[in-house]
Amino acid sequence: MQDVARRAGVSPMTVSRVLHDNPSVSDDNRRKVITAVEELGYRRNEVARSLRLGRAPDLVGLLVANLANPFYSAVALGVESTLSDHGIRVMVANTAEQVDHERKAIADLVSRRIDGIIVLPAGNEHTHLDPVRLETPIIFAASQPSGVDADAVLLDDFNGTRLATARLLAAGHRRIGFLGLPPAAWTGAERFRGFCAAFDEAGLEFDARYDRRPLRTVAAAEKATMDLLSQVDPPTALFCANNRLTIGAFRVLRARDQRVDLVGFDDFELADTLGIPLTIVAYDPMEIGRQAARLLLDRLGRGSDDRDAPPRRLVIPTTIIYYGQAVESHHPPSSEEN
Amino acid sequence: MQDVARRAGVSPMTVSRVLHDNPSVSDDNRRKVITAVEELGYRRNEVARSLRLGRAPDLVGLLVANLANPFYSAVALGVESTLSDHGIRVMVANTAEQVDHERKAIADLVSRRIDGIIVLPAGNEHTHLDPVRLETPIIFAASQPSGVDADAVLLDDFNGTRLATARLLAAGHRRIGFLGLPPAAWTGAERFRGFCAAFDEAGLEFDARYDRRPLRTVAAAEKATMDLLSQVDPPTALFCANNRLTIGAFRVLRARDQRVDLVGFDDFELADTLGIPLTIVAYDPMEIGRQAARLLLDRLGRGSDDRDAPPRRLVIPTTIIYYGQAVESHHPPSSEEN
DNA sequence: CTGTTAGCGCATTCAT
DNA sequence: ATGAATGCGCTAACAG
Repeated sequence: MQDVARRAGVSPMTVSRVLHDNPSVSDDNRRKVITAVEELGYRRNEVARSLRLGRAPDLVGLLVANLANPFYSAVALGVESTLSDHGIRVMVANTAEQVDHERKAIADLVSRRIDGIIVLPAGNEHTHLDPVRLETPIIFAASQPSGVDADAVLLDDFNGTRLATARLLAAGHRRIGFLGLPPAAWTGAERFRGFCAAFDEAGLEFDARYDRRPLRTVAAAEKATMDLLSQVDPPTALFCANNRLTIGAFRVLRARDQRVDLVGFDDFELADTLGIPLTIVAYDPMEIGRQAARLLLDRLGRGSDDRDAPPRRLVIPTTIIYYGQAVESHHPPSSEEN
Repeated sequence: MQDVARRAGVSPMTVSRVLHDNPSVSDDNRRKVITAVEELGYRRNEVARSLRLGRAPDLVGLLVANLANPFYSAVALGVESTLSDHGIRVMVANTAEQVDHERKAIADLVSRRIDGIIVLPAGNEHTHLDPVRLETPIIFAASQPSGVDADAVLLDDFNGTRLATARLLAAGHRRIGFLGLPPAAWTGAERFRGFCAAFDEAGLEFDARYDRRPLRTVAAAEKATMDLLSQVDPPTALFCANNRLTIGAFRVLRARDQRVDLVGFDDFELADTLGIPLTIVAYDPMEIGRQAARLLLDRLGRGSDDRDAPPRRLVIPTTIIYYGQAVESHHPPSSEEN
C-alpha cells in the first residue's frame, strides 16, 4: 500500500480511501491511485485488514459430519453458494461424526476469528458449543440445538416419518421393520419418534422385534435387513431412516427379489430407477444450507433482520414421493449442473 | 495475551513462548502460564499471528466446479482429511464451472494470503492462473496444467478410456456411441482421445455419426441417447465420459429396455444394482484429493520433499470393473462412513 | 531463561 | 480533501 501511495504521489491513507470507495477523494487522485494499483497488481492484505477490524472479514466456518455423503455436500453447496453471493468465504471442516473433532474444529475456527459458524452437529448434546456463542454467532442445521440458545434450520423429521409410516399402516402393514439411526443424533431420535407416533395414532403398538438400531452404514443396514427377513413373521415393509439405510435395505431386497414395501427418508439419485416400489420422504438438502446461510447473514447484520433478535427456528418441509415400478421421467435429485 | 501475562506474573513474550512449546521456559513459569490460559479461556488470535508471520497460517484454498457432484465432494473430502491431519484448514469455493468465478475466487483467496491453492480447473486454459504462482503454490487436480508450470495430480483418463473401448471393439462392437464432455475440459479431451486411440489401434475408424458432444448433464445425455438409438444403424454400445452421462444413458436404456452395452467413466453408488450389464472405468476420487494435498504439503515444506523441486505429475490409475446382471456383494463406492 | 523493542498492513481518529 | 499519528495482537531479534 505504501508502494501504491508512493507511485501515485499520495499518502497511504488516500489509497485506503479509494479502496473503500470513500467519496471524499478528488477524482484526480482517485484516478492516479487506481492506475497505480493496476500497474503494481496491488491487492489489499485481508489479514492486516481483519486484524485492524478485529474480525476475519467475510469468512465463516461450516462443520459437517461427512462430505462424501450427498446430503452433507448438498448442504455445503447451499451454504457456499448463498454466502459467496455476499463475498463471504466458507471454511469447511469434516467432523467425521466425532464430537472431539467437532470440538477441535470449532476451537480452531474461533481462534481464527471467523464471523460465524454453521454446524451440523455430530451428537445431540451441544452444551460444549455454548461458549462459542459469546465469540461468534452459531447456526445449527438439521439438528435442534440442545442446551444452547441459537438459530436453527431443521427438517420436519417427525412429520415426514409419521406420515410415511401412517401410509404403510393404512395400507394394512402391521409388521414393519425400522432401520434407524443412533438415537443420540437429533435426526435419529426424531425419525424414530415420528415412526412411533404413527403407530400410536393408529392405536397400534410397534413391536420391538422389528426395531433395528442403531445403524449407520450401508453395510449395517444390509445385515439388519437380512436379519429381519429371516426371522419368523418377517416384516412386510421396511422404514429406513436415511439414504444410507435405504440403499442397504434395497441391496438386500434386490438380491433376494423379495416383495417388501420399502420406505426411506432422503431422496437420492437413481431412487426412481431401482425397479422396486419405493416411497421416499423427500426434501431439498441444498435448501437447508441456503436457509442456514441466510440466518447467519441476518445475525451478521447483512440480511434484513435485526442481529439481536431472539433465536429463530426454520423448518424445511418434507414431501412424500412414490417411485413406482415403472420408469418414467420424474427425475430424482442429482447435481444437474454437472 | 497481555491479560494472561499479567495473571501469570510474566511478560507476554513468555506466554508466547509457552504457546509455542519453546523449551527455554522454566517449568515454573510454564505452569503459571498454562493455568492462566485455562482460567481465562484464552486462545491465541490467529489473525494477528498470521499478520506477523506474513502469511495465513495453515489455510489453503480449494476450487471445485460443483460440490454436489460426488466426484468433487470426494476430492474435497480427500483434501480436507489429509490437510486437517496437519492442522490446515480448507476454504472451499464452488466455481460452478465458470471461469470468471474461478478467477474471482482465486483473487480473493490470494488476497487472504492463504498458504496454497488446489484447483480443479473449469477450462483447459490456465494462463490466468500463472500470476498466482508468484504469490502462492498452486496444485492442479484432475486437469493437466496448460500454460502453467505447476504440480498436478491427474487421472489416467486416456488409458482408462482406451482400454475400456478396446474391450468393446474386441467384443465385436463396431457402432459405438460416444457421449462426451466438452473438449475444452482436459478430461473431456483426454477421454475422447483415448476412445479414438482404441479405434486406431484396432485399425478402425470412429464414425462421427455416433459422436455426441459436448454433453454436461444427465438430461443432455438422455436426449443424446434417445437420439442415437432412434437413428438408422443405432449403436450397439455406448461409452459415457463421466458418471452424469452414464446415468443419463442408463435412464433411457432402462426405460426402453433396450439391449445396448454400456460403458462409463467414473464409478458411482448403486452402479452394481442397475440390472443391466455395465462396465465402469473406476478409480478412487478421494485419492486425487489426498495426493493433491500431499503435493501441496511438500511445496509448503511440510512433507518429505524439497519445496523448490521441479513441478511434479502424479497419475492416479484406473481399473475396469464389470457389473454384470447378477447382484452380488461387490460394493460400489459410497460414503461408507456414513 | 526472560523481558524489551519494534513492526507486520491496515483503518480509525484527529488534525490540517 | 488529505495526511499523521496510533494501535489491532502477535512474535523475531535482540538484549540482559
